[in-house]
Amino acid sequence: MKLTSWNVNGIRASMDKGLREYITSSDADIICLQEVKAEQHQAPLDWLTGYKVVWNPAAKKGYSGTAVFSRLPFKSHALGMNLPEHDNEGRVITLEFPDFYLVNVYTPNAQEELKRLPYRMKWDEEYRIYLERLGKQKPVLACGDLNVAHQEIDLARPKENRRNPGFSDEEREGFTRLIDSGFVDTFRHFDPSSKQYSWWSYRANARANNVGWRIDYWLVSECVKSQLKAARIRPDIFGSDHCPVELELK
DNA sequence: ATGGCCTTTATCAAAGGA
Repeated sequence: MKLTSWNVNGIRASMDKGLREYITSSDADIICLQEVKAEQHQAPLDWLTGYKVVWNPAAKKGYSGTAVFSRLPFKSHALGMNLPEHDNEGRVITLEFPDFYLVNVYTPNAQEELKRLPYRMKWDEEYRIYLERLGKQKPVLACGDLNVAHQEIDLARPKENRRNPGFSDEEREGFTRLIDSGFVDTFRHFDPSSKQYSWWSYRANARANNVGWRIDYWLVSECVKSQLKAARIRPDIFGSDHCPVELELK
């Protein structure tokens, strides 16, 4: 089984910059997108054949939003976490399959001056509890833009970004608590030491210089570890300021 | 502290991103 996750930074813009080509050639069974910045009817998907589409738009037009495409049949889906405070921005999609849950998330950014960090920390805790609950019922495969680089190895300039959104101590600790709740950072499982990034600023030629951050992840329940086949980051794929991250299971 | 760049909205400037 092949799965992929990509923050597309506006699906309408990414469509002709590499998204369509990547999806049609990826042979992925499940495709999870974040920051689609559109409602489903605004995104022409006639080229996408064989996949069921689940869409969770934000209430605010052109902002945030997630989507999942699956060619594997699933039993049901849910939008959000069933928490009114956290469900206005189209950030979570859950699909229930016979043998596992799939969760796609776009974690809120802490914003300049960390002005949204208090909200972000509430979100992190609710999301952790949400995954933990699902994990008690079935194995969980959880992907998305978690908007945090976990360790110093996960970004090119750790010292300079110490108090910046995405690398504050609080956000990093939030990620650690999520992992400690019984999840595996699959990329690090296979590759404990390499520096690979999934996001680069559009500014200052950051991508060409590989000055990036690893903020997009596939996390899986501990019990899935033995079924992991590969976890890849695809910096060779363009179309967004993020690149896709892939997971392959036996 | 600021700017660097890109997508989107409702413009022809501002917000948001991380």
